Amino acid sequence: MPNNQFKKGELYSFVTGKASTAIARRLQKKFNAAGLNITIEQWSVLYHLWKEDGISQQELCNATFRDKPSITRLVDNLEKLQLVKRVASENDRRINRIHLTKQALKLQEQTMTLAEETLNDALDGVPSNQINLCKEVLQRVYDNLK
Amino acid sequence: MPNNQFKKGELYSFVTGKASTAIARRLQKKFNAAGLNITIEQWSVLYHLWKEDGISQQELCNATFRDKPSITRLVDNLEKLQLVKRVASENDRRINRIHLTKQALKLQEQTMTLAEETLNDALDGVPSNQINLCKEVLQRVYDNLK
DNA sequence: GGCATATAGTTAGTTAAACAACTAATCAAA
DNA sequence: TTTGATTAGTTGTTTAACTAACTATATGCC
Repeated sequence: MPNNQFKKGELYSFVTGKASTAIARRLQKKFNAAGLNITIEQWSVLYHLWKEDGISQQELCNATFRDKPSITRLVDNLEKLQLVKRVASENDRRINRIHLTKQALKLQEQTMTLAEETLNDALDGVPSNQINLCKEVLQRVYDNLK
Repeated sequence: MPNNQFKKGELYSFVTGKASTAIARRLQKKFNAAGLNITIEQWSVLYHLWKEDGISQQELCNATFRDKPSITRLVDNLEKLQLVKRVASENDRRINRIHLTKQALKLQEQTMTLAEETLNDALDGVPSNQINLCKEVLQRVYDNLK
């Protein structure tokens, strides 16, 4: 027996990710308002480099759930903005290690504050136990489709 | 006191909509496997036209949470595929009413079945009360940012 | 060593999203 | 009735996702 609890009229918003789109748009607006000249997608790459500088493009693919061409172009654009630098690995010359510039390190605190602000806006009035349950469900959805 | 329950490490997946992206990719693959030559975004426009044929581009903007240029281009591409036709309104000639073709009507049943299948895949093993709660939280997030 | 295979990354082409600037039609108010 | 504002839709530009086809380096096996 299928456990699909969605009436047809509700199917749409789940597939199209109405909520996460709204969150991303709000965060992008905060970046723009703060004069930060980066996209959410670029931020998502920096986000993982702040956690671990010098990881490879392939590792960025895994971390950000993007394919290789997407990461190639995001790194291209981040390089143009002088936020990262590609450094060919000594051991294995196929691999590019991506390193943050000083300029990118400066962005971390400010953008993380804006991201936390955005989540507080989004989750205003939602009890924390519901937030936790929702996170678990979304993780389960992701795992089911992996 | 903020109710942000997200540790920094979890911030990312909420902003980037990992789960909804996975759902959309899975559905796109099902479309491709079935030989259906449409994108998820095109399907989302057809979805609203199946509910009410002949609505305007502006109404499609509201229904799909997209801006006007996005709908202009989606309708362009759907017209090229001969799935819809723009018909200038008699009363108000600024308005295009978008009408489904016979070909598009045929797609409804098949794509809706695939979409329901996808949601069943995604929600496998998630109890229905948790699904309902999750839907409420995501709706609340959307409303908070609207 | 030499050849097949796998891995890392790039390039090309199509579709789409966001924003700004634009045209055309309608409406409203002097 | 003409002028100014509003509404519906289009066009141009940049960024990004996905697929497929590609290059270059590394690995494993004979």
